[in-house]
Parts: sequence; structure tokens; C-alpha cells
Amino acid sequence: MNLISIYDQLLGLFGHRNWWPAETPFEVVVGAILTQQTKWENVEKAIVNLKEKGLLTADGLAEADIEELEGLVRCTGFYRQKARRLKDISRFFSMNPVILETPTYELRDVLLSLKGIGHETADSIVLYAADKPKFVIDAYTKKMCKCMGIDGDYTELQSLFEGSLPKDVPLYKEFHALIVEYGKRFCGKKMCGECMLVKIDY
DNA sequence: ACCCAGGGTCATA
DNA sequence: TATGACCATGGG
Repeated sequence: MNLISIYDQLLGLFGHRNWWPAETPFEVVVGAILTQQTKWENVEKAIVNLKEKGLLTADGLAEADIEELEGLVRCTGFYRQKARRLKDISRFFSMNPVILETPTYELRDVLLSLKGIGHETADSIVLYAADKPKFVIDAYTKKMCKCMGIDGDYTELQSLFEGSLPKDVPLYKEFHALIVEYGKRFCGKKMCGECMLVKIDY
């Protein structure tokens, strides 16, 4: 068993996931912050709220009233943090309009320097907003790997995936989306342990 | 009533 | 490097 065959199995099971739903790269950035530790359905509501107020731009969010912002993103939890961080990060994007064109590793470091953006969020932005090949590792990826006998921290797992897969942006996007779908259905559920992804060579 | 969700930061050892 | 506390709403 290798990662490509895992990918093929998951694609056969779930089909294409159509990630990341967004009209603009900046909407991906906003969604990446808002989706932290919450369900995507809650994020969709907040995105709609922001769009209705015409606030889904870097300039708009950078200048938005913080209390209004808190109300609009309340449904995503941690709403005070997220409102504050969203505003600060938007100000950075507003002052650096072409930041997403920065080469992969430099972009990643820049994003990581912003408060509210950790490894997963940075890589989500690099992959889904900037269309650059960085494999996103999330809690489901770690669980899935652990079930397959692979234990490692974020960087180790990312190196494993990036070293075992062709540097293909659409593949990275689809694979991560499929792993999340897999995790939502199996990891931590009653079916956990009956999953077909038992052993992997790497 | 309890558990967790498409995490991140900060303090502590 | 590695835990633990904290952030907080919403759906099961």
C-alpha cells in the first residue's frame, strides 16, 4: 500500500470534493481563519454575513468596526479572537496586495509570522489561495496516519506526503479534501478500526 | 448533559 | 520538545 493507492481508494469512495469553495483567493484566506476548530457550515454563514455587508475584501475588513465584525463571525466560535485576527491579517493583505504571488516557502514564513495563522492555516492558504504545492496536514490526517501505524509531528507527516507524491497542486488539494471526508466519516466513530486503510509502506 | 468541530497562542517544565 | 489552559458557538 502506498499513498497514491490510498488516494485512489478515497477518490473511488467519495469522488471529487470540490475544495475550496470560494469566489476569490482572499475569501479562502478568510475562510481558513474562520474554519479553525469549527464546522464549515458555520463558516459559510459567516461568509454570507460578511458578503452582505460588503466586507469580504482586505480593505473592507481592515477598516471594519471590531464589534460589528464580532457579531458577523459569532457563529464560528472563538469570535472575539477571530474578529481581531481577521482584521489585523486583512490589514496586512491590504498593505501587501500581491503577497500571494510570493514564492512558496517565503510566503509560508510570512503567513506564519501573522498572529492567528499556524501551520495548517498557513498551508491551507498557500495551497488553496495561492495555488502552490504545500500539503496540508490536519487532525484527521494525523489520526489516519496513526491508524496506519505512522506517528509523527506536523513537519514529519508533511515531509512524508510531499516526498511520496508528485508535486501536483490539484492532487494535493483533492487528497487533503478526501482525507477530511474520510476522517469525518470514520475517525472517532463506531466504524473506526474497521476502516480499509490498515497498513501502509513508506 | 457531554462531546467535538477543516486550530492557534501562551505559559510552564 | 511537550503538555495544559484558554478561546466559544452550534449541532449531535
